[in-house]
Amino acid sequence: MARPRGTLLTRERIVEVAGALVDAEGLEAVSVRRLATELGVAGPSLYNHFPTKNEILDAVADAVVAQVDVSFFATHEWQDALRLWAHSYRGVLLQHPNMVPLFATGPGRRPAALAMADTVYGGLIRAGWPPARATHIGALMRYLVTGAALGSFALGFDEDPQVYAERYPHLRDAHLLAEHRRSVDEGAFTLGLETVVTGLEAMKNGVLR
Amino acid sequence: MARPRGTLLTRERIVEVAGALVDAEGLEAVSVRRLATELGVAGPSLYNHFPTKNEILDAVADAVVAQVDVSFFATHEWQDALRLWAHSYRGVLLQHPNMVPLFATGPGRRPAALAMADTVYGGLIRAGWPPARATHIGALMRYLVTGAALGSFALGFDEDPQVYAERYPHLRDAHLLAEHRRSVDEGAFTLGLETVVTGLEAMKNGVLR
DNA sequence: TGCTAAAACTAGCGTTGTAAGTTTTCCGGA
DNA sequence: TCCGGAAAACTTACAACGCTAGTTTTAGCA
Repeated sequence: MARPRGTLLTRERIVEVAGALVDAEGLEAVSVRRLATELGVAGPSLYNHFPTKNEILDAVADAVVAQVDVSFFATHEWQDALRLWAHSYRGVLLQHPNMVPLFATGPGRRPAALAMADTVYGGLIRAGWPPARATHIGALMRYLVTGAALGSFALGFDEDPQVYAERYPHLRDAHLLAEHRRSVDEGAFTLGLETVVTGLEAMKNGVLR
Repeated sequence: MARPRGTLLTRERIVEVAGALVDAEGLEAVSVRRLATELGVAGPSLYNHFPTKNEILDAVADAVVAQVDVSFFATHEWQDALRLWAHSYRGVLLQHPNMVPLFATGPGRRPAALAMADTVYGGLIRAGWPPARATHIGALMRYLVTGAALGSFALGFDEDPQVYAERYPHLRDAHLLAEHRRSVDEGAFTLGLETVVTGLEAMKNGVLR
């Protein structure tokens, strides 16, 4: 085949199929040839649309971040906006556990991540936070959410808790059981979110510092 | 060469050289052959000591985590212990920015990470925290530190801030300048650490919830 | 002293990301 | 309306990758 009648590939379609493949079979299942096959196309054709495989995966990560709901900053007080945004953010990341390593780099080159940061920053400024603090708060929330998603207790454990029980005396309790780990993640995240927002509220009212 | 007189390789030496290579040239510079060359040895010899390349990198990450100082839980009140530990933890991660993606998975299979979690948990229990809460606090601190290291504002940005200034109106301020990004990271992390510890203190004294 | 396991080797397999060059189709301008 | 160049697919191919298999020599233990 030379150039086909209709266009077979678009950046959107590539990103969509790549994302589905990551979700279904994990990051290491995505090779250029495999992805191309999935798209009904020969390997190197993808390079007509993306300069490199990494940029495809960056685009996949960015498309996921784009699903995060930041509308709350237009409709709610900053405290609730932060809470709702953080939960939306975390929820989106949790839906794509296989993509976790893709978020392990700063937001620098991902448009949607930057657009999100921009919106959050704007909302905080409108709420009366000084610019420096607003930046800190935005970054801090990002740390919390991505840290919670990336360092999830629920991921990367051996099946058999017996192994750990013997070696780590204090961890011997029920907290390592698989079904409890999700609730640990949930509890730790909520604990962090609430203490942070409450602390910020106190700070804004001049109670702290 | 068949089996040499003295042992050429040990797990320790492999991990040490691999770590140095990651620090010096980044993760993608580490191939089995390259690492072996660095060790004065032919490629597949490494497989006499590690079953897989990934396990080598896991060991590298674990060796780094092992440098974190958790001694504070034996000598300080839990509040200060948390603070000092968190700063030590973050400091260690910041010394190895190229390893960031290695920490993008849970602590599950890394002995040093689990040992650290165990110590922290034990310290919190001794301080009177209920088991469930102690687990949450330990996980939360880990989120904060790894999130701050992984999602660092200082990493992964284009050199030229001009690019961003045009596209993201609210971010147009000085906060994107390279030299400021480090201080953003620092400020955001400290903000998070202090609000969390303060919030926990209030919670423990029954002021909250 | 002799046997087994360890630790290095060499050779090579299948796959990877990507470069190069080719062919055909589409589209905008003379 | 025709034509030329860009676009989008193709095929071929390369160097490097992780890892396996099988071999050889040494070291340590019975």
